[in-house]
Amino acid sequence: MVAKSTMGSRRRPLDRGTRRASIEGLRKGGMPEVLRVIAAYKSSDRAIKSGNDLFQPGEPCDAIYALVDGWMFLYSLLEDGRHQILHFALPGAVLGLYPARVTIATYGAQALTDAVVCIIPHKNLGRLSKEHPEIGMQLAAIVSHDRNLAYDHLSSIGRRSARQRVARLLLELFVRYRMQWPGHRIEEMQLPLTQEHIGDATGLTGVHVNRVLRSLRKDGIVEFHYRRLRILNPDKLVDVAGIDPQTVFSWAGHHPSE
Amino acid sequence: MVAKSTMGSRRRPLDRGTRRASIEGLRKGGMPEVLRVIAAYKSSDRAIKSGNDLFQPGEPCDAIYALVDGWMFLYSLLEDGRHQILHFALPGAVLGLYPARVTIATYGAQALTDAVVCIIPHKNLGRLSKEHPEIGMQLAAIVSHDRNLAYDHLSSIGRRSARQRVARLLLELFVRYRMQWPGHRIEEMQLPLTQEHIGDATGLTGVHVNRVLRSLRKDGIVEFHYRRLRILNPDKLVDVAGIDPQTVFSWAGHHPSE
DNA sequence: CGCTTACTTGAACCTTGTCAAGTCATGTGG
DNA sequence: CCACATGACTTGACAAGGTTCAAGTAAGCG
Repeated sequence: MVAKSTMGSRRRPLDRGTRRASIEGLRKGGMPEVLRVIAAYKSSDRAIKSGNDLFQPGEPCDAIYALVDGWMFLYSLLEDGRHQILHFALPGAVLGLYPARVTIATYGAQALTDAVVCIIPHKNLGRLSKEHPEIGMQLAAIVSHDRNLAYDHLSSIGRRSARQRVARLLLELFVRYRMQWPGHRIEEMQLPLTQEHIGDATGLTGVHVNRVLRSLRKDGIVEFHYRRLRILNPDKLVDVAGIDPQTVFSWAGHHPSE
Repeated sequence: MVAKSTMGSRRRPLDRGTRRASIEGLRKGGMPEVLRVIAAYKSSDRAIKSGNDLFQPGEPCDAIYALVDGWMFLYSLLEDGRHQILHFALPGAVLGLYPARVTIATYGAQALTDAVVCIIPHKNLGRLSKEHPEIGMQLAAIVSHDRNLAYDHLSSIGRRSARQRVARLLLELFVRYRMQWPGHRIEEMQLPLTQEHIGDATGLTGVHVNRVLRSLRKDGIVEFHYRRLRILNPDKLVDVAGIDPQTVFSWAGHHPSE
C-alpha cells in the first residue's frame, strides 16, 4: 500500500536520447494482424510518460491494452518497497489480459520510455470474439508466448548464477528487439534501462549487476553504458547465458509483419 | 542432452499411500465446462506412471493435453543435470499449449503420481474453435491464469528468502488443491512431493529446504512429513509467506464446477 | 532382514547482499 | 559561467544466507 507510488517518484524519466521517433520509420510491417483487429475495438488511446504507471497492483482492471509505441515493464511489489520485474513489453505487446474472473490486477505496468497504448475495454471483447472467432485462439497463443518467456525467466532466476542471469536478460531483450527490424544486423541498440532495472528483473541488487556488467565488459562480451547496449561477441554471450539456441530462437516469436 | 533421462531414474514412483482413488469420489462437479468441450475432440487417453514424462524438452509437440487425474509438474533442465520446476499441474489443467508457431517443447512434463491425460491433437483444434467459437477466449483465460501463477512464482524466487519461498509454495499448493473440494475445511492433504521437488520449484537445494521445513515446524506453522502436509496455523503461514491475501485468492481461479 | 529412497544434521565455503563513500554526467538557477 | 543538486554508475570492506560435502538416521519394500 504505502510502497505503491514509490516507483514513479524514484525513477525519473530516462529517455533522453532514445531517439525512438527516428528509428520508428525503419520498422517494417507495423503491427501484427491480430493487434490490428483488436485495436479496431479500442475506446481510445493513452499516452504514458516515462516512469508513470499504466495500471498499478491492486487496481480493478476493466480493459486490455495494446502497446503501440514505447517500452514498458510489468512488476510486482514487496512490502519493503523492493520490486520484481516480471516482463519487459515491447511495441506490439498485449497488456492487462487477466483471466475473466479476476478483476483486480496483482501486478503493475510502468512505462520505461514515453509510451502509447490502445485501450480496449472488457465490454467490447464479447463483440470482438463474436465478429472475429479466430481471435480468441490467437490471443491464447500470445499469452502462451508470454507464459513461456516467464518460464524461461523463472529457471534463469531459480537456478543460474548472477553472470548467467544478466547475460540471459540482455540476450533476450536484444533478440526480441531485433525481431522488430528484420534483416538488420545491428549489434547495438538503445536499451532504456538502468542497472537497477536489470537487478529488479534478475533478482539481484543494482550493485551486483554493476560488478557483473563490468566483468562481462572486461571479457569482451557485452558493453552496457548509459542506456546503450553493444553485443561485442554474440556467440560467447549465448554461451555465457547457458541457453540452448533453440530457446533463444523461441523468444523471437512471430515476426510482427507475418 | 545427457541429463534428459535422469529425472525418471532418480525419481522413483512415490505415490503409494496417496489414495487418490478413494478421494476421487469426493470431488464435486468434476471437470470445468471448457475441459469437457475440449475433451470431446481427443484422439485418445494416455496413462502415465509416476516419475515418467508426458513429454520432454526438445520434443516436437503436436497435441495438447487435458490432465484428467493425478498430479504432474512442468520442468526445465540445465546442462549440469539440475532442474527448475516451473509449475505444478492439478487435475483439470491444460498442458502442452504452445504458441502456434513453436513446434518444439522447451520444457518437459512429468507425472508426480500415476496420471491420466486426454490427448487432443493440434489438427483437431481448427475444427474445435470453429464449432465452439467461445473456446479460444476461454483457453486464453486458462493460459493467462497459468501466466499469473508464473509471475507470482517469479517474484517469490527473485526477491524472497528461503523461508518465504517454501511457505508460499506450500500455501499455493494447498489453496489450489482445496479448491477442488469446495466446502471442505481440511487443513491436511496428501502432497506427492519430496523435499527435493520443493527445492527444484523454489530454487533452493533439498538440504536447505529441509532446514526451512523443520524451522517452520518448530514454529508450529506447517508440518510436511512423508508426503503429508498439515497446516497448523494458516494465518501465520500467509504471514510468513509475505503474500497479500488478494493474491492468495487469485490462485484458486475458477471453481471447477462453475 | 537387507536394500533403497528419503530425510537429518553439521562444518566449511562462497556467492551475493549490505553499507558506505566517491565519481561522473547532466540539468538548473543565480 | 559557475555552484550546486540529482540520478546513475563504481568500488571496497564486511556480513549473511544458502550451497556443498559428508556422514548418519528413519521408513517402507521385496
